[in-house]
Amino acid sequence: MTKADTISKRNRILNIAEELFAQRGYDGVTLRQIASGANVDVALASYHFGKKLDLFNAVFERRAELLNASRLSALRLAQDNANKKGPSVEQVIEAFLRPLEIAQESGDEGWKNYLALIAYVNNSPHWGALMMSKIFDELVNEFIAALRKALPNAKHEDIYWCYHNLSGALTLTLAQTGRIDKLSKGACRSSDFRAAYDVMIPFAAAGFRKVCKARKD
Amino acid sequence: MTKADTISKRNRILNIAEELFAQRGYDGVTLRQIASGANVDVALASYHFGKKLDLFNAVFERRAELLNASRLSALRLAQDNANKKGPSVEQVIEAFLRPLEIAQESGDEGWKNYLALIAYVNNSPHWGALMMSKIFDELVNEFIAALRKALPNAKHEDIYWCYHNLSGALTLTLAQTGRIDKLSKGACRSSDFRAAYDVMIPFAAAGFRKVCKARKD
DNA sequence: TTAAGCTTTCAACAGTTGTTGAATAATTGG
DNA sequence: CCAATTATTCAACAACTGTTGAAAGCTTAA
Repeated sequence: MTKADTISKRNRILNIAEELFAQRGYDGVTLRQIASGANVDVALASYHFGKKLDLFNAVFERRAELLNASRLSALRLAQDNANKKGPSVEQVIEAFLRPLEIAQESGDEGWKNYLALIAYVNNSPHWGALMMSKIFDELVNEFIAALRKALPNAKHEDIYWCYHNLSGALTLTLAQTGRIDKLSKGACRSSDFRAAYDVMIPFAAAGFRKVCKARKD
Repeated sequence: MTKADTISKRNRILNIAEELFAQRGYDGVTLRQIASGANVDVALASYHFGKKLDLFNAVFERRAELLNASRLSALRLAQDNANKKGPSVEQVIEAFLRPLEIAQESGDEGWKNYLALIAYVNNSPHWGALMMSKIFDELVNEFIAALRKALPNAKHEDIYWCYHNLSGALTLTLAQTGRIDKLSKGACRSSDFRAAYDVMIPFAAAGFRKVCKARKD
C-alpha cells in the first residue's frame, strides 16, 4: 500500500488540483487531468466539489485560514514586543513575509504549490482581485494599519502604493517562475524563499521609509 | 465604413487577441472568440499565423522591438548626460520605467493590453521565463549592468534580488488587476501608471541603496 | 444480516475545441 | 483585359470539454 492510498481520494483531488492550477492556471487544467493525477474517476471531483470553479475555490480556501492565522499571530507578537509606538516598518514587513517561508520549510510540497496559486490569482485581472479581497483583505488591512502607525507622516495613498510594490515583489517570488535563476545564471534561486525575504525585507522597508517620509505635501 | 474596416483583418486579429490573451490568459481564450471579436472567420487566424501558440507569440513579439528600443534609448540618454561614474540608481530605474508610461499615454489602448500581457507572461511558471528571456534578456542585462555600475559595492546576487523586487512591483502594476483600487478605496488607481512610477522609482532606488550598500560580506 | 447512507465508477450527453482542405472572393502584376 | 497570387470563407473532422444519472461498491450501525 503506497502512501497515496492512505490519503482520502477527496484530498488527493485537492492536492493534485492545487499543483496543476498553480502550474497552468484555471483554464489550463481539465478535470480529467486532475482525476488522472489523483487516480480517480472524473465524476468524483464533481461529486465532492460540484462545478469546476467550486473545486478551484475549495483549493484556494483550504489553506487560507491557517496561513492568515500564522501571519496575524506574527504581527501580534511583534506588536506585543514593541513599545507604545508600535513595531518598526522592518518588523511589520518581517511578520508579513516570514510565515510564508516557514510554510515552505515545513517540507510539505503542497504549501509551495498553494503559494504559487496565490501568485496566479493575485496577478489575474478582474476576478483575481475579487478572490484576493475575499480571502486576504481583513489581514492586509491589519498590516496596513500597522505600517501607517510606523510611518505617521505618510500621505494616505503612499502607504497603499508602497504596499502595492511590496505585494508585487512578493507575488513574483511566490510564482517561482525560475526567471531570476536564469537571469543571474544560478546566483539566485527562485525556490529559496529565505534568501528572497532576506533581501526583500530591508529593500521594502527602505522604500517605505523613503517614500513615506520624503513626500509630505 | 467604420474604423475597424480600415484596419486589415490580420491586424484586427492581433489586436483582439492581444486584448483577450491579456485579460484571460492563453488557455482562457478560444480562436473562435478571437475571430468573433475581429469579425472574421475562424480559419483566418490559422491562415495568417498557423497554430494558436504561434498567434500568441506573434502578439507577444509585435510590440517588443519598439518597446525595447524606447527603453534602451532612455538608458542611453541617461548615460550620455551622466559623468564618468554613470547615471544614479534613480536615473537608471527612471529609464527602465518611464517609457512604459509614455506607451500608455499615447492613447493607444493596445499598449495597455500589451503591458498586461507582459505581466501575465512574466508571472507564468516555466514557459513564462523562457518567453521573457527570449524577448527581454538583452535589454534587462543592459540595465543590470548600469545598476551595478551605480552600486559598485553591491554583492553580486543582491543586484539580482533587488532587480527581482523591482520587476515584481512593475509586473503587478502592469497587470492592472484593480486590487489596489479596492484596497485603498479609490485613493490609488491601477490605471494610473504615472502615479505608480512616481512612488516606485524612489521606493526601489532606496531599496537598492539599502541592500547593496549595507551588506558587503 | 440487513438496510441505509455515503463513496466511487461507468457510460453517455451535448457542446466546444484547434485545425485543415477545398471552394470562393479580392487583389495584384503584366 | 487576363492570369496568378493572396486573402477569406465554408464545412467538416476527430478529439476533448464539463456535467450528470444510474449503477455498483463500500461502510456503518442497529
